[in-house]
Amino acid sequence: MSSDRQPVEDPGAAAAPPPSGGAFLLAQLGAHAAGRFGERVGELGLAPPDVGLLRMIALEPGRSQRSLAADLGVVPSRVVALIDSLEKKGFVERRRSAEDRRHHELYVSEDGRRALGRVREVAALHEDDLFAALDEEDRVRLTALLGRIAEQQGLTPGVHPGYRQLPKRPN
Amino acid sequence: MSSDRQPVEDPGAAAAPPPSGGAFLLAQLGAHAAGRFGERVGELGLAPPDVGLLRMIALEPGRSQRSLAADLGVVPSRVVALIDSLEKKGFVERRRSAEDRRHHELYVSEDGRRALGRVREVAALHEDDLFAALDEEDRVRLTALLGRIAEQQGLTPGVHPGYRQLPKRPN
DNA sequence: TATTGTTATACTCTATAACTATA
DNA sequence: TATAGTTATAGAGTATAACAATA
Repeated sequence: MSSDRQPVEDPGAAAAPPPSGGAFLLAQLGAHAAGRFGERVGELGLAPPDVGLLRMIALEPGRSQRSLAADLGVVPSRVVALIDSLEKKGFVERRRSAEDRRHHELYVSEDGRRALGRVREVAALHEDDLFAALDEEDRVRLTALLGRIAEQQGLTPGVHPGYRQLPKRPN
Repeated sequence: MSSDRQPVEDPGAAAAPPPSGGAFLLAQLGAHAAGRFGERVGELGLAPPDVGLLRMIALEPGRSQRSLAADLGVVPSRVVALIDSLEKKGFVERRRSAEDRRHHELYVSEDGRRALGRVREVAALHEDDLFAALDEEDRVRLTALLGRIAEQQGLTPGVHPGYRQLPKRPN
């Protein structure tokens, strides 16, 4: 470190205290959690968005790409790419609907089901590592507090906001 | 409990329960918080990374791009682009160092300082909205719990992990 | 020769718009 | 004409590598 970095009387400190509020902590920890989870499922050959999609399809087999796009708040062409990747890995199948041949019904394959099983294990490990600082009681308290916020903020359970595009501002 | 359950098929429900753990909630809420904050500061003409940079420079005026890159965990060329944008907006100044003419010393301009003031206001509003579901006591509890996790996880105070690149997995 | 900052380039993510097949 | 999915294309973000100035 440059030992003599101006004997400043720090005019900035007053103007820009480090963000210490709970909102920043929440964003910081959330990004950290998402990043660590991504690394772990990456070792299973899955990207984080893959995991969410896979789960949604497993939960409601046969659903269409359109409905996924709507639930995720994402444009249909994006789902094409996402499903392409999942299909190439052999985790989901597209089947042309018999009733309306415009639709693709989506199904999780046997491999996909196995992958989801491993994801579940990894998620448990992840949570345990992430909350290592807290005992069981505090974990319950924290989850309850977060749950109340999520509900009040109107978040869709199980849907990570990372899918949908942020409104872009001119730079 | 299930006295006479219909022979439901739904093989997926058992295989893929919606993620309900605290880790997912944390990631979900963190992304939500970051997104909302981004919208708000966007109205001030700042992107979220701008805010962090501006704060770091204000806190330690005269620091170099190299040192910022190290603290953020990003490559130096990225800092070039980030500072370019901030300089173009008139929020920071690059000054060629007299002692070592390879360095650019970074300073927050008067406009930048004003912007930081507005950011502080916006951040307070943001936090208040985000935690609307909680009373003051619960907010303190939550922040304490998050702080313990952040410390145990080794997060650098005030540095959002969103700056640094996630290790990419082959897809 | 090593270091700071910069430019050139490429790759990923994600959107918009145009297009095909089906209804 | 309207809808599901796809392809083509563009823009933002971010990295790697080569480079110029300075030490």
